[in-house]
Amino acid sequence: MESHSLSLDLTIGFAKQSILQEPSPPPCLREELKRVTEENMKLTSMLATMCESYDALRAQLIDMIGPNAAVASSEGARSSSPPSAKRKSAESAGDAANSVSSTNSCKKAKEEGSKPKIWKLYARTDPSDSSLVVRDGYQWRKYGQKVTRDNPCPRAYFRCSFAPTCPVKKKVQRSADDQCLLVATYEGEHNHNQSSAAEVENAVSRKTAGTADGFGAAGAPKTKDGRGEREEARKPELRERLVKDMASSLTKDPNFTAVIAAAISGRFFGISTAQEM
DNA sequence: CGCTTTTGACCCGCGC
DNA sequence: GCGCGGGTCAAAAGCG
Repeated sequence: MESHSLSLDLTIGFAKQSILQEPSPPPCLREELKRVTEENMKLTSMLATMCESYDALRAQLIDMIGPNAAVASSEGARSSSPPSAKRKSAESAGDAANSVSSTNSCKKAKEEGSKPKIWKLYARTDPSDSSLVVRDGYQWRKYGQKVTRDNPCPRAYFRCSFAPTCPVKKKVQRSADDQCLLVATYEGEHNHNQSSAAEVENAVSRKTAGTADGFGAAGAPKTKDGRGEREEARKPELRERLVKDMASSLTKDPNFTAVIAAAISGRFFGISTAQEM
């Protein structure tokens, strides 16, 4: 959401810029230009309002569920909560869309403190895309796949391959209810820095090129100890370029623009939509 | 050649 | 104790 708003904002900015750079448009276009500019201004302020609301809601959510819960993913993250319920029923990906479920057993929950953090991340994907890949900025190595009883879709098991000693694991499975929804369950904490911005950039460009795994384990450059080669590359210009890349890749996505348009029109113009955000 | 993915086998915990 | 099911291992295959 955050990045969606950001990219749309940027797009509006770029649009403004390109329109304003037109060399003295004919009078008939001036009115339209003025109208479009006003519309852009309006949209920008709407977005600012939406961002504020989002931040407020997010802060509330974090207050409610605690700092352990991760609210991430550019593709529509939801949340997690402290462990509850029995392991096998809680594991059901069927309740994923309703969020707030945990994977750990009661027993394990009691031992919490020494146990690794567990959280879930939900990502929307193209239903035709059969790969169980959730782009999260880390490098993962798949070590198993299993069809579980409560879900016909296979569950994939990944280890963090970014650093050899990293204890983090993740399980990825499609929701039984919504095949478009990937449920990634993370276990543990990374004992290294996240992939560098450069690698994120690689991921973005690879995604644009149509690669299935944006953070494919085979793709990123590595040093002997398995860390990213360009981990230090966090320069402002790189970030700026990264933001531009992300913005362009997002705005090229017709689904994204449709969702944003629906959201804006639904909220600000009273058009009711059944759009899921 | 080295690394990743695939996949069947095995291990282990849990419920009955 | 037994069976079931989830999680992991490891050999083979695939890929760049």
